Amino acid sequence: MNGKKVPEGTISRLFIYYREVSELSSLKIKTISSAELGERTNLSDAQVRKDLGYFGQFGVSGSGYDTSELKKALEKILGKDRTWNVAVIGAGHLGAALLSYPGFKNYGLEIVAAFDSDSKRIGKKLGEIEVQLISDLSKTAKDKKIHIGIITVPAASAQEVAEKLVEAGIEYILNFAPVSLDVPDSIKVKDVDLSRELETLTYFLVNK
Amino acid sequence: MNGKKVPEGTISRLFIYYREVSELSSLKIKTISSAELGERTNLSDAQVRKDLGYFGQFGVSGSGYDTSELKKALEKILGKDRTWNVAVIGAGHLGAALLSYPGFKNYGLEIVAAFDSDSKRIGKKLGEIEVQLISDLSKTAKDKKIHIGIITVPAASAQEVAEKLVEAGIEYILNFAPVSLDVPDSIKVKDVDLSRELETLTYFLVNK
DNA sequence: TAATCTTTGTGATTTAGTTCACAGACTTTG
DNA sequence: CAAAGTCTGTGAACTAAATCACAAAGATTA
Ligand SMILES: NC(=O)c1ccc[n+]([C@@H]2O[C@H](COP(=O)([O-])OP(=O)(O)OC[C@H]3O[C@@H](n4cnc5c(N)ncnc54)[C@H](O)[C@@H]3O)[C@@H](O)[C@H]2O)c1
Ligand SMILES: NC(=O)c1ccc[n+]([C@@H]2O[C@H](COP(=O)([O-])OP(=O)(O)OC[C@H]3O[C@@H](n4cnc5c(N)ncnc54)[C@H](O)[C@@H]3O)[C@@H](O)[C@H]2O)c1
Repeated sequence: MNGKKVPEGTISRLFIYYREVSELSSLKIKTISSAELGERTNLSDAQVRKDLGYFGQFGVSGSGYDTSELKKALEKILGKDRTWNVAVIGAGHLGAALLSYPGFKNYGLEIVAAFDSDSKRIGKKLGEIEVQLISDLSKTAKDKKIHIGIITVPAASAQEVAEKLVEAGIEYILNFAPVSLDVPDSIKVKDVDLSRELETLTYFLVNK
Repeated sequence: MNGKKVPEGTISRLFIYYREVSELSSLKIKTISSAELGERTNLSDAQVRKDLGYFGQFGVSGSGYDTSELKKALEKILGKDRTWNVAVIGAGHLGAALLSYPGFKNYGLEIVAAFDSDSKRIGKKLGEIEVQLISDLSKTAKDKKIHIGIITVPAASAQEVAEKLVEAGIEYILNFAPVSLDVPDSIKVKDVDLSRELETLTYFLVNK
C-alpha cells in the first residue's frame, strides 16, 4: 500500500471485487481485465484499477488480473482470514431476519448473541441463537469477544442501547433505527435507514 | 429553487431535517437555528443552510427557522403530500420484516402487495398483505399503481426479478440481494447490501 | 434609536473522489 | 522476431461536495 488515504468507497468496492473474483476463480476463469470486472460490477475500468492501485500492483499488462491471485490479495487486504463476532440488540422483526440469515458466515461475520428487553422474548431461539436479557450484554460481549453491535430496537430506545454497547466495549455499530446516535468519536457508526432510502427514491419519482 | 443541480446527499438529508422539525414543531418549539438543527442531526450548521439554500430562503436572520413553516416547506419539496405504493418481491425473512413494519406509513410509503414464487407461501398473510404469485406482478402493479419494488429474493433470482419489475412498469427498485443488477438506464436502483455494510466496518476494525 | 449580538444566505475556497489519457509492460499474431 | 494489439498503473484534469467566512438582515438590549 502506498501512503495515500484510501476513500471509504474504495474499501466498500473491494468487497464487490472480492465476491466477483471469488466467483470467477471458482468457475476456473483464470484472468480478468479491469474492463470486464467493471462491466460485471457496474463500475468503470478506471475505477477498478484506481481502487486496487491503493494497495499495490496486482495486474499484468496485456492480460489483466489473475483471479485466484487477486482473490488472495484481497483476502489479505480486507482481513478475510478471520471471523468477526456480531451481536444483535432488539430481537424483533428485523433482528429475527438478520439472525436467520445464513449468508453472513460466507462473509466472515458471525452473529453470536442476541439481546432484548422484553422478558417474553428471552430464552427463545432465533436461528441458532438464544435471546438474552439486555443486562447480560456487557458480560457476554467480553466473553464472546464481540466486535460489532447491530441496533434493531425502536427509535426511542436506540440511543440508550448505543450507550450500553459503548459501555460494553463495542466500537462498531450498525444502526437500523431512524435516529442520529450520539456516541464518542472513537466509535464508528453506520446508519442503515431503510425508510429514508425509500423516501429518497420518491423524491426522484416526483421530480423527474 | 435556484437552477443548480441538487446533490443526492442533500435530498437524503432533507428527510432528516424534516423528521427533526416535525418533532420540534409537535413539541411546540417555535424556532431553531441551523447550528442547533445541525447539532441534533450530527451535521454542520453550514451543511444545513447550504442544503436548504438549494430550494429557497426559509430562515430569518438573527432568529433561525420557524419549525412549522420549515416543516411545511419540506413537505412541499419532498412530495410529502401523497403516498407511494410499494411492492415486496420475496416473502422470506427480510420481506416479512418489511411487511410487518408499520413505520413506513408515517413516511408516506405503503406496501400494498407482496410476491413470491414458492407456492407454499402464496395466500399467507404477512401484516395486512396477502402473498401473491409472482406471475400476478404485472397486473397487480398496474391495478394498484405500484411505483416502487423491493427485491428480497436470493441473489441468484434477483436479476430475473428485476427484469420482471421493469416489465411491470416499475421504475424504482430497492435491492437487498448482494448482486449488481443490470437494468435499463431509465430505472433507478438503490442497493442495500447489508453484508457489505458490516464487512466494510471490519476493514476499519483491522486497520485502525 | 444606537450599539451589540445572532444568524442567515451564499460566493469563494478547500477537500475528496472520479475520470481521463497515455507511457510503458506484456501478449498475440503473422 | 517484429509489428500490432491489449491492458495496467498512475499522474493530471476534472467534477462534486463540504466547509469557510463574511456581508447583510434581523433581533435584542439599554
Ligand atoms: N422492520 C422493518 O422493516 C424496518 C424498516 C425500517 C426501519 N426499521 C427500524 O428498525 C428497528 C427495528 O424494527 P423492527 O421492525 O424489528 O421492530 P420490532 O418492534 O419488531 O422489534 C424491536 C425489538 O426491540 C426490543 N427492544 C425495545 N427496547 C429495547 C431495549 N431498550 N433494549 C433491548 N431491546 C429492546 C423490543 O422488545 C422488540 O423485540 C426500528 O428502529 C425500526 O424503526 C425497521
Ligand atoms: N435476512 C437477512 O438478514 C439478509 C441479510 C443480508 C442480505 N440479505 C439478502 O436479502 C435477500 C432476502 O433474504 P432473506 O433472508 O429474506 O431470504 P429468504 O430465503 O428468507 O427469502 C427469499 C424468498 O424469496 C422467494 N423467491 C425465490 N426466488 C424467487 C423468485 N424468482 N420470485 C419470487 N420470489 C422468489 C423465496 O421463495 C423466499 O420466500 C437475499 O438476497 C439475501 O442475500 C438478507
